[in-house]
Amino acid sequence: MSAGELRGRKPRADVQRNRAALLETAQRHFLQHGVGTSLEAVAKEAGVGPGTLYRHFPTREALLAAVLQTRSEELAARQADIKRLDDPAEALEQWLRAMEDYFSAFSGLPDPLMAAARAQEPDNPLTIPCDILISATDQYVRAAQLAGRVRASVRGHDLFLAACSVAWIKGTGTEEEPLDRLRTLIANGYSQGDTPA
Amino acid sequence: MSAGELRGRKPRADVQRNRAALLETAQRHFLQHGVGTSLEAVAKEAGVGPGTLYRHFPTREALLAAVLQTRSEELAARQADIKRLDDPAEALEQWLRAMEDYFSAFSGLPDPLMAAARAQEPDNPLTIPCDILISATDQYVRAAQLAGRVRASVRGHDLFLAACSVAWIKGTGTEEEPLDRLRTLIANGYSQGDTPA
DNA sequence: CATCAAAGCGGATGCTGCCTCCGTATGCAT
DNA sequence: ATGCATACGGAGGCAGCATCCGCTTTGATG
Repeated sequence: MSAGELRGRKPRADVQRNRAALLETAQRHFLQHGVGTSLEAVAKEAGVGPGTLYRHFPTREALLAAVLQTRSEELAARQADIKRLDDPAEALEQWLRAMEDYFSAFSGLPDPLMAAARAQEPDNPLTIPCDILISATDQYVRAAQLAGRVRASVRGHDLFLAACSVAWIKGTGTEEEPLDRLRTLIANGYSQGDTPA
Repeated sequence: MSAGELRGRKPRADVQRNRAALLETAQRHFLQHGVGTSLEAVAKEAGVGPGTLYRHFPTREALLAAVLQTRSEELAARQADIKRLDDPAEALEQWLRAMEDYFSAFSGLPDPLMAAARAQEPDNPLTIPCDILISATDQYVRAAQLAGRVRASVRGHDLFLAACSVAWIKGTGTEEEPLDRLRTLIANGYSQGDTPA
């Protein structure tokens, strides 16, 4: 009568069920097998045909972006915590770590992410999230620069790239220890006014 | 009689011709389409069947390693130049750049390279080159540390990872300018005693 | 030069995954 | 209950990987 007609005409029932099942299954497969996982397998396990999967998500990137939406909310939550910090340098560091975790949610994720960050094709559904993240990073960088904790030459985009790199290396299966050494190297690279040795 | 029996028994003629043709064609395809290029296409263009390709190079990595051999010689040549430098910090910087160029010879190369560097399966033909490069980097690092130009906490392996990262980003099609900013960031990260701002 | 066995060749083959198209089933409104 | 728009899903065409095996080529031998 009235409530259902919010927009256009009719949101069908099975559509939403299928979409939800696909997202749930896709997330599991991305987690277990990386972003290159077989979409056919995802469809089959979700109990739908390949056609249905491709109608809902025309490209692998579209599916990836939709699954990543969930993770984005986690990231937003973390950002809320970070914003409460007094120390802008500490905030920046934690933000970088949060981005890195986000980027390494699935093995192989950094590649399509970088592709989206570079190309200004607005049809790539991963482009928007990337732009947002770069802007956010820039905020943190500027705040830390005002406090004299970060070199003036550094930009948000630089640290976005750095976080992406670390996430990529993480995804190749490198141990945690060398990874931490690399993080330190990067932190030394952008910091100013402390960490003498 | 005697000359042909250098080792074992007989180096056949077509074997060498095919091998050479495969390497030449593979290099072109790797350059143009990245390391993920179709091996079938390589075989066809080299004028051999798929079977022949796989007999010569059982895996993609094997072919890659063989093609990379050529590049390794270029790298060695560059290393000779670098060793003549007086300034160890300058030497380190140039060496990192040389490695980076080596890593980004073909798009997508850093991935199998990292896989080889991590896994201690000696059957992966890319493992040995990686180990050599890490050791070499360590040499340059130590020399620069003795001169007080590089932080004591830095290791060769860290900068190997860093160079690999930059090469990876380069391979994703990023512009040269942000790339250079990242290099600067890394240089600031390992340097000591200069680059104040 | 003719012969022979070993060594190498290459294409046919089976498999997996991608993506599309369209006849059919399904859910919603009347 | 009926009609119709909407969505389903599987068959099918395509590309690439990797293997196997009957046949050719090659170099050695007399």
